[in-house]
Amino acid sequence: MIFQINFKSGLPVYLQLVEQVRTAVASAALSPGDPLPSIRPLAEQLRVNRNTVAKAYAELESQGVIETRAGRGCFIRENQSPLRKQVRRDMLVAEIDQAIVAAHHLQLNNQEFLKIVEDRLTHFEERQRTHRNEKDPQP
Amino acid sequence: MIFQINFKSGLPVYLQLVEQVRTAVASAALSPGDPLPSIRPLAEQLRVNRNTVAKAYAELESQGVIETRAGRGCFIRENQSPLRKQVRRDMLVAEIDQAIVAAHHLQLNNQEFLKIVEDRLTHFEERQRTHRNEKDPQP
Amino acid sequence: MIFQINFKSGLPVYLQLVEQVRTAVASAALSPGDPLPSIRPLAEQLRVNRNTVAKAYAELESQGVIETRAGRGCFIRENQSPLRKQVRRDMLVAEIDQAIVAAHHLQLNNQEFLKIVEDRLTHFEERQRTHRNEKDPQP
Amino acid sequence: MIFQINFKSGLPVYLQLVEQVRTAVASAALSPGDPLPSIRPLAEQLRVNRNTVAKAYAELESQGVIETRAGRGCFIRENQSPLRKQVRRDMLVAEIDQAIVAAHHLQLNNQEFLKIVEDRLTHFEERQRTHRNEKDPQP
DNA sequence: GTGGTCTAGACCACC
DNA sequence: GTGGTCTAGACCACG
Repeated sequence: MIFQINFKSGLPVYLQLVEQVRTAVASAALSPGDPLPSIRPLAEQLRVNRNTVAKAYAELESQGVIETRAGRGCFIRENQSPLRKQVRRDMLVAEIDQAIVAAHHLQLNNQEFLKIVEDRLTHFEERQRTHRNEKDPQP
Repeated sequence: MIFQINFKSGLPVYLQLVEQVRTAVASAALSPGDPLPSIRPLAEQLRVNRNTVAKAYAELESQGVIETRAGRGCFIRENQSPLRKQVRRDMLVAEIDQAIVAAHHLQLNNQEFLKIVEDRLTHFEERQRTHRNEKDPQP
Repeated sequence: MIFQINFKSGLPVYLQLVEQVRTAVASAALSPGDPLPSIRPLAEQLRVNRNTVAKAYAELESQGVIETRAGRGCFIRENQSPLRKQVRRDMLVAEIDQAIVAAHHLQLNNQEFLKIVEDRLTHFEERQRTHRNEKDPQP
Repeated sequence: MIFQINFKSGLPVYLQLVEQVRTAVASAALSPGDPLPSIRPLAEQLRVNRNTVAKAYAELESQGVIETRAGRGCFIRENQSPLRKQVRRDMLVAEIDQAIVAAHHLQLNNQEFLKIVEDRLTHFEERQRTHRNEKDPQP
């Protein structure tokens, strides 16, 4: 697992880490049960403080993405959102609205927007297939 | 001009505003000479402090994107070249990917995702029609 | 609002704070919209580090108990758990089981246990009434 | 002897064990001379490391609550006076209050709360009957 | 070795 | 003034 921090983006380092782990899970690069890198070595590698990585992991735990067992490490959890469906739907609407507004600012019309959405969904499906094959190769 | 603030993104509100104006200019959604919304109403609409909007506009002015004419408002400056379509498309991909990742963690499948995207596109179209009619009513 | 930290209990200071705010909300000593003490003065008063109080407030925010608005302060939120009912029920079962096991260790039988539960429910109802009357006195 | 570990309470596992044994002794649920469960099976049952259970027992021995006889196991020591009923009742109140506070935040009302309490009491009764029958089967 | 807590102090963003 | 982020370093708990 490779992480990449952009110190100039203005986005807090720990949130960049959170986002990258979430993306890795969504694209099956990390699957339930997989261990995350230990806090100390990762902090050294990224040249950030140990606490910054710990904060990212704590945030991921509170989001239910990972599970940490003291003295053993952090692991990807089964994806089982405990939220009510309507709440989950509302959260997704917020994300989608943001993308739609960006599309308007970028002068891309609905048809072009939908095309890109479909492309990206296909792209993620492809990545999921690839990662799953890597882990569980069919001879 | 539609603005959308994400209070939980970790990115400062004023930078989100700056980013959105720059994006709109970069894609010719806003053209040289176009006025920006005045500070007070925009601040009210976005539920942020007036100083925050003022700070965004000051930043945009220092970046040479807009110019403020005392007592008259803020306007897009000349010499802002719009980006090529491919570049704009790439900027949108980041936003869309974020929504797709969120959908995965919220356990909403591709079909549900596309359904919500279509719903929201329709919703925004409706909203735009309403706004246009308010400004330019058809008797 | 008065907080009391027990430095010898072994329970982390920040969790003691979290628990006390949660209890204050449950007994209506703090109601939706009420502000929490600011981080710095509270930290001084409790003789703990600013970050420790901040961590407690961050935990409360992630639990949905409070809402923090940068530059303005932290406020009690409307109680609207976004969790599915079954999940909420399961979480309560865990708490209740712990109390039942404690009762067994203390050699108190089911009848005595139920009696205490009813007493405490009445006690909380009474406290809620008292706090609500203090805030919204009926002449 | 029933033990219950709460992995999210913030309190170290071994101290939770110590507390539960002390409580059981204090209320005469365990009497002088009674054996404690052996370390290995208990560790397996609670899903914790053997060292953790061993540490709890070592702590209990240093507190004079139990004594370990090499090769034979751990036993409750003499001179452990059980607490008065009122004292035991007060100890339970803290646990119950915590469950009541949780119920409030989980938006489960008093009626639902009592229903779950009764369900769980029945559940534990059933479990105890089963355990007794396993040890002392009625032909 | 692992993660968790706490302190102390610096700097930033927002109102 | 408010809260948020990050660093640096100490100590503890757990396996």
